[in-house]
Amino acid sequence: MARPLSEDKRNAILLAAITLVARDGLSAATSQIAKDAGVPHGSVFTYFNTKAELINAVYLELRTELAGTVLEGLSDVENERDQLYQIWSTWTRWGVANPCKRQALAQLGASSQINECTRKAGYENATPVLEVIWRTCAHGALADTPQPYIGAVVEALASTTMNFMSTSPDEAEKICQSGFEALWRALR
Amino acid sequence: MARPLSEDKRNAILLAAITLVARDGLSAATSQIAKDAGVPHGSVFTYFNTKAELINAVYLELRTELAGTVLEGLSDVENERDQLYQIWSTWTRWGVANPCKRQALAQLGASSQINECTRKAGYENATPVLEVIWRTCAHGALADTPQPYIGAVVEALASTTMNFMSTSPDEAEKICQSGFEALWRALR
Amino acid sequence: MARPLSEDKRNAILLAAITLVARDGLSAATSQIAKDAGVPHGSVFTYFNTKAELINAVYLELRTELAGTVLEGLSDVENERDQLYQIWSTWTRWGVANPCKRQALAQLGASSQINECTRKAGYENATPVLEVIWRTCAHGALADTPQPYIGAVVEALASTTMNFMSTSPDEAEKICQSGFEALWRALR
Amino acid sequence: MARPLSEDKRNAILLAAITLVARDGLSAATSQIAKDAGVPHGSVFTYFNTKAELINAVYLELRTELAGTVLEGLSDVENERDQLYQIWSTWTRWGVANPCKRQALAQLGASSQINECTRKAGYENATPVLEVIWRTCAHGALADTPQPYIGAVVEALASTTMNFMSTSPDEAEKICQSGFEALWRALR
DNA sequence: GATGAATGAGGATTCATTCAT
DNA sequence: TATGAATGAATCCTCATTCAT
Repeated sequence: MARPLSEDKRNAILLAAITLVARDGLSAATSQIAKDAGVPHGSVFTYFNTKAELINAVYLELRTELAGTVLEGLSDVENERDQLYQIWSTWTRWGVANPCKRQALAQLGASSQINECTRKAGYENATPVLEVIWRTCAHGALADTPQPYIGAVVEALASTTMNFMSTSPDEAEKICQSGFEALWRALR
Repeated sequence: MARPLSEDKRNAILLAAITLVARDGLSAATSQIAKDAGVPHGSVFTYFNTKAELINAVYLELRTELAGTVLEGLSDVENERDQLYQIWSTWTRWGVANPCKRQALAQLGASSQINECTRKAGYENATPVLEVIWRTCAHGALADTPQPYIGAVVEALASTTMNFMSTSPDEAEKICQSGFEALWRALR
Repeated sequence: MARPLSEDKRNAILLAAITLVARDGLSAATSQIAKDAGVPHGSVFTYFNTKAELINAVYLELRTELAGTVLEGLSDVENERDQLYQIWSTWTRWGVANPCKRQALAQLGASSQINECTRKAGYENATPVLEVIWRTCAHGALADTPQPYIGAVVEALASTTMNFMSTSPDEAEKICQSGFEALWRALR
Repeated sequence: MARPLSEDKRNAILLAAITLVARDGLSAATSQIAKDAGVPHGSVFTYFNTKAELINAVYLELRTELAGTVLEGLSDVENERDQLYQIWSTWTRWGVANPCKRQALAQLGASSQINECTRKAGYENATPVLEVIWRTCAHGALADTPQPYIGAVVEALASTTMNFMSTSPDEAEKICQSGFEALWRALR
């Protein structure tokens, strides 16, 4: 039968995993995750068959949340630059507001534990965002490069920008603006 | 003065560590590193007090090698754009030619095991390169942002570019060129 | 509630630890303890978080057993000297009958691994015994000294006496008697 | 040829070993001892063939120093009680003044690493002291017990007393006096 | 399904002793 | 003889996963 499993428990595990992965990377222990989540250790493996599966789920969860957040603020703007700016702004503000999630995502993004399938699913969540980006650079310097490369460039820029915004809260706004300006010029 | 520490052994350990960190990240086992280096496990700790120290040494070694490589090709160009291009070109070619080193550097750069001191030492190796970069963007979009942020942006862009160049050897040259164009526009 | 911790396993570990600590002191290896106890190495750490915790448990276990043994034979005597003698006699006979336990206790008593909390708990087990002792010396040479000092003196004397009783079984009874006589005079 | 070895180095090693054994017991590392002594690690094994030999030497050194100290203050008293008191007083004051040495001696005394031969040599150093003790109890409660037992009893009492004197400096003098009174009564 | 004990391979690190220099 | 690097067995402890309850 489908799922008598508790969505709450699953979420608690994911949440605890995010925090611990942010701090400890992949070496975060499943037993610690369970403890922080307030569930028995065994339950981690009831909800996720293996640690790798949990890790992948964390990654996907974070990308989905990020994509959702960015998409939410997306719709009602016409102008292309404004559209991209809105994405950028929502994205980086999310990163500053959710340091654990941002860090966990950074750790996992670099890890070879995340399989291609998960990565792909993660990107697909953000399709509308990517389309804005691709449209933006349709005639720019990166016009003829593979779209995944462009996506990765934007992500790298966003990631770097969020880190520095977090590190220097006083200059966060300025960094965010400059970062966007650089992005715009790079793509356009 | 008894037997002096063997530079060869130290290098063998570093080299093995680079390869394994590229594959396994921080979870690379010291015993495996020792085995691959052809030295007894205990010797790893003769040359590096702790695994963290080894990891930091690997990071510094890689940054030093990269900086050295890039600096070597630097001197004889006048034009600012050409100068930056030379950096970019040498850098990304090094990354493609040394996939393990590039991957290890990427893994370690994201890790909290690398302490501030090591990072600083790593950056200082590349001072002349950074100066070219800063000069380039002195009047650009990033003019008023902290220099470390600019450095990180360039690095993120280079890192992403190298990865895709490696993944798609056929398009490597094109990706390299486009990446540079994006960089130039972003900074300028 | 899953499988409960097995009292049997815990005891097997404690027992093996006692024997090995008697022989090797604190350098008794947890892996050897596990082997002698017939449990996997990892289980030692299921029952005791750290070696130090195991060691403290061993100490407390031994003090508790000793106190229990001595207390058992305590109640029904009136005369103060007889009461003390009964304590002394039971105590030293226990020590001779349980050489490993006696030796383990001696090793651990001298060790700085046993924390104050454990020591205190150990003493509290023996409160009724200590009260007999303190009553005995209420007007003697040690009347005005701290009670813990008096307790330690009696213990030192008992410990020394047990050792020699074990070493010279033929003279054990004589040593026991003389030791008691010395104790009585010292306290009274 | 006898000893081109440096007496200074040997002493430095012994001294460092005393301090470390006081703190860490038998698990004091030879390399740390060497470091604290300011000599190369290898030299430890030039002066002492094995760690066990060093440990035994430390034990003997301490017993010799203690015996020497006590013997020094011994000669010129007539009265038996005064003689014993002088021993007691010098002994316990030495213990309070030299906490490391006292603790090291206590750790080593309980250890099975100290061989019978060393122990015997240690006792022989103190022969005149022991004779005073034996004379004292020639007609007392312990008259018919083995002399080594008597020696051990006195040592146990002294050891306990020193510990408490150190722990409670304010009451040290009182504890010392009471301890002596107890000793005198026990033996006499 | 829920729980948490059981497991044993594998982790980093230490150490006494040896031996090349 | 003096030095300190070399060695690898041994140490404590962790951990993902399984499975009895």
